[in-house]
Amino acid sequence: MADEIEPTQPPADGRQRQRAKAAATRNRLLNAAGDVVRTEGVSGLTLERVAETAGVSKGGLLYHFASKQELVVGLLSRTLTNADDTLQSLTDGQPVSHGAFARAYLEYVTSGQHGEADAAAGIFAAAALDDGDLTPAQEQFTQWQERLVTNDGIDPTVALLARVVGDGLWLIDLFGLAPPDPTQRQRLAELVTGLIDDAAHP
Amino acid sequence: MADEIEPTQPPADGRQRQRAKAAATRNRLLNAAGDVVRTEGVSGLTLERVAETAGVSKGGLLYHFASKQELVVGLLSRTLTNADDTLQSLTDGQPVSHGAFARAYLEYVTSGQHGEADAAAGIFAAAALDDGDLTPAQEQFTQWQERLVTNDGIDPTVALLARVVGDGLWLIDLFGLAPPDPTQRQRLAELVTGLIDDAAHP
DNA sequence: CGACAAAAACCGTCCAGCCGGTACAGTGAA
DNA sequence: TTCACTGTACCGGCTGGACGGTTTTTGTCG
Repeated sequence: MADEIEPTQPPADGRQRQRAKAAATRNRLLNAAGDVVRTEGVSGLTLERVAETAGVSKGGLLYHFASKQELVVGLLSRTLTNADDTLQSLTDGQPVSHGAFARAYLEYVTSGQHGEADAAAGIFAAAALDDGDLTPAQEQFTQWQERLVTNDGIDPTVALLARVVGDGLWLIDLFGLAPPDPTQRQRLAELVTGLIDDAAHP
Repeated sequence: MADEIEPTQPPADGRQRQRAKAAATRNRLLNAAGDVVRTEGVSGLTLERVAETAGVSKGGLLYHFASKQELVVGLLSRTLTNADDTLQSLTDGQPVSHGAFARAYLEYVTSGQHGEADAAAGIFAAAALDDGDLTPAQEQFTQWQERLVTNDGIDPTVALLARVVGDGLWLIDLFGLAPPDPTQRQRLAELVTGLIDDAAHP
């Protein structure tokens, strides 16, 4: 449940109250959709189930998201935005500027519990849906890719390596395909960060 | 269409005829299922569609696969078996024994068109299905993982790196998440194989 | 060789349930 | 009055699976 978002506090002022409450409900619906996918799988994602989980009527859900696809795209977009924010703050926290984004990218995934399950839920649901729309995800990944390869101050191939390793671990966790234990994971991260260091200080 | 399998030639002998023909139909059904997932997505995978594509009636399909899940698990299992075979022959073709499997693993994915789409179809369908059963895939990956880490004659961390890079590229291709161009891909492969070489000749 | 029963392989139809989406009347707060 | 919902009722399409035939193949027996 990494991306459950608290609504921005209602400003106790004017008609903004209403809007804030609406936004809160929207978020509750998105959270509920993510939970349902995680607990019951993509096939369990029905409008009724989501509405029930969010404590909202089905009519209320349809008021915010006119179709199931809108709901799923909303979930996907929010998840990606959160990931991008997290990535940004992780990047800002890096002591060395060269390869900072690559290091952040690795850190994001290898340190575990960083909402991969949420991304899974969004991407997965979107892809499996009748008219799946993955474009938000594709655009986000393209942006990350470009930032890594052309704008991170290190050798592009090493940057790409960091990305692919990150995505690979994410996939492995997602499907439970023999995920490596924390020790192996740690050593792998050290190996790659070592390469980043070499690429940063040639 | 990497895993379309011709049935073993009927031995023109005894009662084997029937069985061979049945096996051929089974394979046609599996091929059809893979095709349908590839062309119409997971949500397009219906029994009727598969039967139609295979040129078999729906009843005939149910004769071979008692449920939709059996069909999907069958597809997944066959795909994994094929991948394992390919991996084995790629391994046998390696000039250096140390790290041979790791190199084969990389080669399998980075050289493109090696049926990743098929694996995608199987795994993806299985995971998205109502009662998805990924255990065949999980077991296969566990086996590969163990072979890489404990039995390939190179540093386990480098072996793991090869695997994660392979799986990562596979994921990226699968969802179309900003796949790197062939040049970048090639350089990445060279980088990793270089590390394998170092790990093999210390 | 030829009939023949039995099994294997396959056909075609029907049905019950589910799910997305619509429609609409109502409610309480601001 | 508008906004943000609630609640219910309903429809139409789709889909998995059951089921009862039908054809094809094979081993067996005379």
